[in-house]
Amino acid sequence: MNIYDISRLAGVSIATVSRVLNGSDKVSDATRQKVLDIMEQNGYTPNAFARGLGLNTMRTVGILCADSSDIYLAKVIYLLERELWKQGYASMLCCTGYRLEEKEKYLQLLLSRSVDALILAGSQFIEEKSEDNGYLCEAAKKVPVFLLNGVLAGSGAYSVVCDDALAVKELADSLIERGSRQPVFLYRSPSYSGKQKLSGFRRSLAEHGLCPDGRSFLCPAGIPETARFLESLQAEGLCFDACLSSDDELAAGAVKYALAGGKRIPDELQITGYNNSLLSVCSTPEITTADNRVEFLCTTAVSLLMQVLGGKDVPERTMYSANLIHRATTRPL
Amino acid sequence: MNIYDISRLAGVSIATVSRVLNGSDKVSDATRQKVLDIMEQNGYTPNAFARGLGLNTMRTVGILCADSSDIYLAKVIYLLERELWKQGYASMLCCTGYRLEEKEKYLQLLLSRSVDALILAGSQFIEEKSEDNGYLCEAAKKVPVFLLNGVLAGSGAYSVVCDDALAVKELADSLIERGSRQPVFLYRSPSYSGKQKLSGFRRSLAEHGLCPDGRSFLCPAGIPETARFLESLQAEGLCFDACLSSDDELAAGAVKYALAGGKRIPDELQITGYNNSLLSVCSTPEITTADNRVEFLCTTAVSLLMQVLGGKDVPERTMYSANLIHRATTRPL
DNA sequence: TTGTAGGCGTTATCAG
DNA sequence: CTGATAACGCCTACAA
Repeated sequence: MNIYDISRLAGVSIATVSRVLNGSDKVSDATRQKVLDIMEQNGYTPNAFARGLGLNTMRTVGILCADSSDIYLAKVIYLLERELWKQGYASMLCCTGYRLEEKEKYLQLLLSRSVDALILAGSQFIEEKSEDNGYLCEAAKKVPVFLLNGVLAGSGAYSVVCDDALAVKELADSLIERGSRQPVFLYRSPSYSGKQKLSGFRRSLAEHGLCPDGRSFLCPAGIPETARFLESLQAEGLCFDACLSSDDELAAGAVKYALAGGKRIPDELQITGYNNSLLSVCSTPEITTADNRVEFLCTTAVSLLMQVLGGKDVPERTMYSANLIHRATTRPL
Repeated sequence: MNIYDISRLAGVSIATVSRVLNGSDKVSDATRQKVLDIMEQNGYTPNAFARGLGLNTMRTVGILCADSSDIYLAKVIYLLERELWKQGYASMLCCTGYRLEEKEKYLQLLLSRSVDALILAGSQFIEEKSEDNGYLCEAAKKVPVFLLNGVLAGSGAYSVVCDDALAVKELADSLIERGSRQPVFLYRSPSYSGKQKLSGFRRSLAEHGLCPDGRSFLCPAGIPETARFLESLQAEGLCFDACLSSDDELAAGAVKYALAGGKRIPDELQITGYNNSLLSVCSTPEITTADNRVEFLCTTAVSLLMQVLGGKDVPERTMYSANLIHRATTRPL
């Protein structure tokens, strides 16, 4: 069943059918109704490929993320999809993993399918070496590219980021205010946001006259892994009275470590997480964390995206602040 | 840049270019190389819409789920996407929410885009009233439809399900063996899998000579909500020495409830979750749960899907058993 | 091995 | 307001 069939049945030309299909006002009501009826009766659905071919768009945006099962990214993806759907766009999901080669392949696939835009969720997409980011710049020349929680200056891509550096600095500040003198910082990867958080940590320590060197660690993912990692740190003789973490999962691991070792939280060990995810309230005691406003992130990104697609000029960088949430793993003031 | 440009530059016909594109062996090596070079030099990418129009497929499958930020569904979606990608298929993600109307709309969208297949993740897609499932049957006539953790007999859709009823029965059995005489069962929704689990609970109690009536409850989602719900149950005078839950989040709420009320786990209250998600090991004590083998679920579903697309005949129903994982919220035998 | 030509189902531009 | 007709870019018999 195609537009020709409908036109024949309705006794009009395909042009008229197409007009009805696209809500043109240059069709008499009688004709419109007749065509509509025929379509209804025959359960006609326009062919999206043909339409895509003519219009060169299928109203689809590609969402890339390293791992959509990550509790934080999962939320991002959910919110993005819902927001895009509201705007009449479908979402192509791509879980690239962490290897550059795979990321490029996925991006290529999406481009070859003529998606209307690309959203890269999570800071795993910014590589260390700037030449490795070339493919992103190339992509940005073809379609709008949005980086969520990542910045790539001069790439032509738009970024929406939470001020992670500031949030971690404030978290560290507050721990120090609450009596910590030997905080450590655990982070999961040296990604853009990982490095931002690290810099916030170092800045806070420096401002308080504490030496930040040798107090930040790349930590393997996973709750038990994190607990073990802290045990090994302790075994090596490192002293720490607070553990800042780049995400709630690491913080949950720190809680496990304290509970297993009989360390009282928050008296002997203060802990902070990041993201305000389910994990932060699943732990007992509940974890002090930073809410990086994932909902705001997603609605803003999609709103900006729609503006860009509408030909409007929007800022290449948008940054917003997080919201600290004090719970039971930090001392009261 | 299209196939005509390439053909002109290479001094061949578009048919030859197309053959090269599709890896036909009816092209001389010299010609092939020449064409390939031209493509390379010009960064040519075939237009997916045009190809889709001719072939009537874009190698895309639609993944529907109610809420991809759910920790369990997020994993399902991740695994499905990776598996589909391996097979050369892209994934269109749709988060439908829980309203029937929205589910239908999404499914319609996917169908109108001529996806090659549909995967419905989670048992939220089977409605109570069978007439409400009509749209699924209709869809199943057009493309292969896969139900993950849901069964719709006579729909023409394929289902892959974990034997949740059995798993919960075994969980209940083991709690009773471990001394529980007054277990309760908390579940989140009366969906297909919710009802399966409930039946497993009731069967276990009945087999052990315990009356299952008035011991199962629909519980609001969320950790603190669950904790409050159990408090209200207690306040109403209900006695219980074990709490089985239809997912780990509810179980985490039960742990909170016990911890807050000073009830010793597992001596005074045994708890079991479901899904073996991160939440089950984030809690302290760690939660006894059932691993419903999400990885197996997804690889099996995609493997079956590929067979169906390849024209093979596969069983309409596939069921597999879960794996019980005893942790610290249940007593040792 | 290569080329020609028709078809896939729309949209859009002109005439009328 | 309506109708021909030419794109859109690729695939694939069928011919050579």
